[in-house]
Amino acid sequence: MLSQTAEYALRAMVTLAASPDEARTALQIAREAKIPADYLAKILGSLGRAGLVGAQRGRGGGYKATRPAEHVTVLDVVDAVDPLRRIETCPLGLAAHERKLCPLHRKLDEAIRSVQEAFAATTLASLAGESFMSDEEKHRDVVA
Amino acid sequence: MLSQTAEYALRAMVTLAASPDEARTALQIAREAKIPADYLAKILGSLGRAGLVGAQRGRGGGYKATRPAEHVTVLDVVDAVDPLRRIETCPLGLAAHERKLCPLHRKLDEAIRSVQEAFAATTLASLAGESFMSDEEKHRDVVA
DNA sequence: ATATTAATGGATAACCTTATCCAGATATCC
DNA sequence: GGATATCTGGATAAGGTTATCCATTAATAT
Repeated sequence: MLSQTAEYALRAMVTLAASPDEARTALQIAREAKIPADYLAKILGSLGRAGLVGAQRGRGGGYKATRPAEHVTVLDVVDAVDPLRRIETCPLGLAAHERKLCPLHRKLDEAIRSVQEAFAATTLASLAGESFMSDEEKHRDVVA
Repeated sequence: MLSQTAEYALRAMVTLAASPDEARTALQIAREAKIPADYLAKILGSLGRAGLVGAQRGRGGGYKATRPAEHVTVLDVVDAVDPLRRIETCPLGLAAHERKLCPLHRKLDEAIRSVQEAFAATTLASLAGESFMSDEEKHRDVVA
């Protein structure tokens, strides 16, 4: 239901949320979150343009979250890379339904809205409990 | 959020639900629901294989819904062409999370589940109030 | 039977998402 | 300043979804 890109972006942001103070390189993030490194570079670009991450070049550089994880929602991340689009006008382009969607599209839009609301209510901080990777796994993976 | 194919399939089923007794040809459906005719043919194939529509060839033939609209849900239609996939196992393939998803994927799966439930609770009959096309529009379009 | 109507299935093309590669820009360390 | 580390952006390719076209099959009417 979510694009691969959005899934990657969320994993990257969760990874960054785990170390708010030290920068992580794209390669580190790629390894920890199992994201194709070169593709991640593009995604980090989008997250940067959206103001969710800041980048620092050169030795010791990398990416850091710009806001505390309590103030970034899943929706923020998703919208940065692959916006959820509500159904605002009739997909059939019918003049009669410009103001009021037909029942089908009203229902579909409701579903999108409820997802949007759920995502807006979920901060990255609330996902930090146990990340998607335990510490041992992290270590094993970085070493390998 | 929904694929174009699923959107088309829903429009086609809503169209068929409006005339449970007479068969409609693929071309009629395509015109009424503004679906590319040749692509619709494929979609109707999927809907047929899923048992949602029956086809009759030859003169006077066409497609009919096999079940009354009260007993077909939006989820049935979506699943027939483009199944909503729950997140059942860790997308990162981590052994530690085979049983219990990490918070991120638990949240994402919840969102999918709630959509699934909303779709399962919506019958095509409940969408019939005013279809996506008024009668005048239907006529105008078929004539054109 | 023949002509006509309409679904079915296969081949192909256009387009978008995902992925890879690499040259350039920019920062740090010595 | 030179070497190294790292992000940035462009070009390109692989893959999936969407769309089109056409030949074949099956049913009906006359």
